[in-house]
This record gives sequence, structure tokens and C-alpha cells, in this order.
Amino acid sequence: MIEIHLFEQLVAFASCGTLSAAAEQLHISQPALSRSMQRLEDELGVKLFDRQKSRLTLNENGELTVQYARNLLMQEESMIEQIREYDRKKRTISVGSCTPVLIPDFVSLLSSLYEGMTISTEVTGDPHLAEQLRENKYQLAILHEKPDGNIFYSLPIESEHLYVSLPPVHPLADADGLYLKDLDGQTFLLYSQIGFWDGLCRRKMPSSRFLLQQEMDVLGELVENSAFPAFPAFPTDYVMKRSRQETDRVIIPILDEEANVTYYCACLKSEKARFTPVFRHFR
Amino acid sequence: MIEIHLFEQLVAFASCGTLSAAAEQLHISQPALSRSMQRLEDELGVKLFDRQKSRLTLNENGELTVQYARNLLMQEESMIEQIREYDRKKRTISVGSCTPVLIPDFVSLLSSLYEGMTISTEVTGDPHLAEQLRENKYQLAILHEKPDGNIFYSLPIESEHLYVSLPPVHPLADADGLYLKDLDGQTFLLYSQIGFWDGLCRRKMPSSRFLLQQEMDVLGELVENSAFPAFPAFPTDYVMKRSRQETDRVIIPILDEEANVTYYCACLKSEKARFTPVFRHFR
DNA sequence: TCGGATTACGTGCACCGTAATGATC
DNA sequence: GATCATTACGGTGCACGTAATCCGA
Repeated sequence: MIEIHLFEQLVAFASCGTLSAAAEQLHISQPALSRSMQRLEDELGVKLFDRQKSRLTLNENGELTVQYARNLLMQEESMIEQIREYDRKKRTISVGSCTPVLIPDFVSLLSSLYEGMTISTEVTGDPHLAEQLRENKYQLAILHEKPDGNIFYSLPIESEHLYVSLPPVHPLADADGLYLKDLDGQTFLLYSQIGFWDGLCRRKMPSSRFLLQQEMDVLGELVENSAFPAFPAFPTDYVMKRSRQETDRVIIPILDEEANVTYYCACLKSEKARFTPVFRHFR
Repeated sequence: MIEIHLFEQLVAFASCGTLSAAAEQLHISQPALSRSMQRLEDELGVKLFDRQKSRLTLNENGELTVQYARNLLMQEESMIEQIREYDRKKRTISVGSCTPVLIPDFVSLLSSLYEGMTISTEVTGDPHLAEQLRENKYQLAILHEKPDGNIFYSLPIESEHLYVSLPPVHPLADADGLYLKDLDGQTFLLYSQIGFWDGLCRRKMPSSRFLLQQEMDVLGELVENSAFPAFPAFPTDYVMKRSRQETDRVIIPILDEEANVTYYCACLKSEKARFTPVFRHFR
């Protein structure tokens, strides 16, 4: 068995061209590297270099060995990476959600139920969330519809309604309710992490422009100080229930059928047992 | 980068079940192995074992790592083997021949032309000799016909005629020449390393039985002291020219067209330059 | 003369083995 | 008490770095 660092040093030499350069790159002395290469040849029982007294070059054996060695090193590296990844995955619960609003509560719930676990969350507008759940990219998902396929277990956990926030001076500000198509063509402030709502807005209001905001704070600021209608800007009932902010904005419900959403929490049936505490909490 | 001997030790532990047994197998002390495993966990940053104070077992990470490690070790082993093989191949010239008779001279020719090289020879009746030459199983081949395909370079080097050796009392012993079919049905002594002649005899004399002899000496002995007809038993002209043995056997030429053979020496065109000294010798 | 490889040589520390300790059956 | 793992400790070999040497452009 030949230690892998010898191959590593050989590859360094192949990349650098000289022992001195390679030694520097490896942070060892030149003689040490020289001896290592001699030892490598010795242990292989194969000459790897042409020695012209003041110049060391790889011969055919050497070139071949470098190829193999690169391969071996990559293999070991990837192996180590996968082991670490495997371990990490076991101590993290990965949640994919179509909406940002439920995340904080959901995370604190998970944290209290699964002590020591890392909870990682991702908000995505991707309609293939269920597939990613199946592929184990996520262990839990929050979806805006019940996932089909009998490999999933799911439970409705919350419902939400979409509102639009308008400035009082807006021509539609006195409506009791609005369809999205009524608003089509206007320019909106839109939170970028809005999840699946994003797709709905763009589909129903194809002529509108959306000014994406990464930061909720910035969005709030802009909402207060501009005449743009805004999504979600605390316009969904879930958020409204919780933080009744002071604002002069008019909040108008959207009448489209799709503006009424029930969120489902889902996991693979095979992991149902693991997550019963979560589901019990919502039942 | 993690040294490979740590993985080797881990695999040993997995095979043996306890540190003590593994340590014995590895010819190191138990504490040394214990520390190695701790270091492995440390360098991976991943726990590999369940420690129950007096019993060490692999956890899930450990099982996975063992799988990967076995793989890596096999890969390294095979890599080293291939490097050595590659080197060895460069210092040996491998010759495949359809006949044994030319081998001694041919080997001594090669030995004198390519000092330091190992000459390895194989006599084969396999009709796919040319293919094996193309596939680099051999660098040189001695064939009984010119190989076709313009990837080969070849030169006729010798011709040979097949004779049969009969005891004087044999009913056909006074013939001037014989066709193989005249001999069909009889039982022959046959040298097992006869190469392609073997196939010819069996094809032309399907009803005959052949008593194969591995040793030329034994064959000679049997020829002298039995009434069986024999091949080749010094019956081909090439051999006859060189060693005119004392024998009371009658040597009769075979009249079949195929009994007259020209041998070709061949190599890949791409290796022609390397072997010009050989071909020059025969030209 | 400088840059690069190898050889010579002294040293430190990494790793080993022995011994002791702890734990479990 | 036997077996097994871990910790403690002291010794040693080995690989390292520095220095010297050799060689070639």
C-alpha cells in the first residue's frame, strides 16, 4: 500500500514542472520532495523519471502514473466529501416551502421538536417542489396544494388569502375587492421571496412590471413612501392577523379563486414516523 | 487529504469486529489502532463509531465509510498493478507464433538485438493470431500466411514442409509421398506444441486419434519404440535440415498443398521502426 | 553564477509499544 | 476474571529541514 501523499506530491511536481516549485507549493523543502519521489519509485518498483543531473522530467511511466494519481486523488476527495455530506444530512432537516410566511413559526417548531438538528429552509416558486421532496432534496415541504402520488403523506396546516396594498389616492382604492386582471398593466412592488405567489401574479398580470425587493424592510419603506401597489406587503391574512402595522395603505382582498390558498405540510410516507410530532402539532 | 492506511485499518476493523482482532491482523498494537481510528474520525470531522465503553461498533457513517474505503483501496491496488504492468510490458517483447520450430533461433536473434529486454513467446494454434497482434497482446507474430489488413508490416522469413514419420514396417512406408487423407483413421503421436499444424491434421484426418505429447524428449522416445506414425517428430524440412537424427524411421513428405508453408514475421506498422533490425536480418 | 537536483547530517516529533486504567460481561 | 477500549507515558525511527555538493545553462 502506497500512501496517498506521495501521489499528491507527484501530481504537484507534474503541475509545477520542477521539484523546487512543487516543494514550495506543497510547503515542504526541496530535498524532502526529492526523497519522496525516490521513495515513490522505490515502492512502485518502477522508474518514473528521467534524471539528467540538473533536470527531472517524467518518463512514460511517470506520465501514466500522474494520470492515475489525479484520478485517485479526485476519488478520495469526493469520497471524503460524500461522507461528510451524508453525516451532515443526517443532522439537518431540509424544508422547501412555496411561501415565506410560515417559515419562522415552522422553523421554531422544528427546532423545539428536534433538538440538536439543523433546520435549513428554502423558499422557492419552483412548481416541482413535490418532486424535489421525492428526490430527498427536502425532507419536508410546504406546498400550496395537496401533493398527489401515494408516496407522500400530507396535512393541511394553514390557509391564506392574498390582498393587495394600495395607496389611498389610488383610483381603485375604494373597491371592496379586486381581480388581478383589474390591476394588470400597473407597476408593483414585489417581495422577491414571495414563493409561488410570484408565478400567480405574473400569470394573471402579464402586462405588469414588478419591482423586486430582496429586503422586507426596504419593501416596507418603499410601500410607505411611494404610490406603487404592492405584494405581499403584509397583505395576506396570515400576516395581517399577526402584525397589524400602522399604515395609511388600503388593503383590498383579491377575488380570484387562486388567491385563496391552503398550505399543506408534506413528507415522504417512508419518513412519516420520523415527523409525526410535526403533524400532531397541526392536527 | 487523509492517508490511505487509516482507511485500510478501518476496513480491517470492519472485517474483524474488534480493535484487538484487527490490530493483530495488522501487526500493530491495540492502542495504536485505537488512536488511528480516533484520528480518522478527527480528520474526517465525522463520528464513525458507537462507543459503549467496552465495545466499539460502526455507526451508519462508519458503514458507509467502510464501503467507500474498500472501493478506494481496490482502486489504488489496481492502479499500482497497472503501472507495474505497463512498465513490465515496455521491457518485454511478446512473440506469438503458430509454430514452435522457429522459436529458439528467433528468441536468440531478439535477445542479441534488444539487449536487456525480456523475450516472452507463446506457441498457439489459434487462428486469430493476427487479431491478437493488433490488440497488442503480442508485439511480434510468426504466422503461416501473410496477414491482411494494411495495419501490419510483414516479411516471409522461412518455409517448411510437413513430413510424416513412419516405422519401416508400416504398410505405407514405401510410398514416395502421401496425402493426409491416405493416413486418416490411424492413430498418431503428436507433439502438443505443434501450433497450427495441429488444426491441419485434425481437419484433414477427422477419423484419426492423436496421442498428444507435451515433451519433445518423450515423443522422440515413443517414436523410436512404437509403431505409431508421428507428427512432427522431426519430420518437417526445417527441422530435418538442422538435426539429422539417427533413426530407422521412414520420413515421407506430405503431398497436400497446405503441407507447404511459408512463415511470415509480422508487427504493427506503427512499430515497424522499432523492429527494423529484426526484418533486416531476414531480408 | 544561478537554479535545480541530490547527498549528508543532525534533530524533533509523530507514532509506536508497554503499562495502567476503566468498563462490561 | 476475561475481554475490550481508552489513556498515560517513555522511547525511537523516520521524515524533515539546513547545509553542502554537484551539475548544467
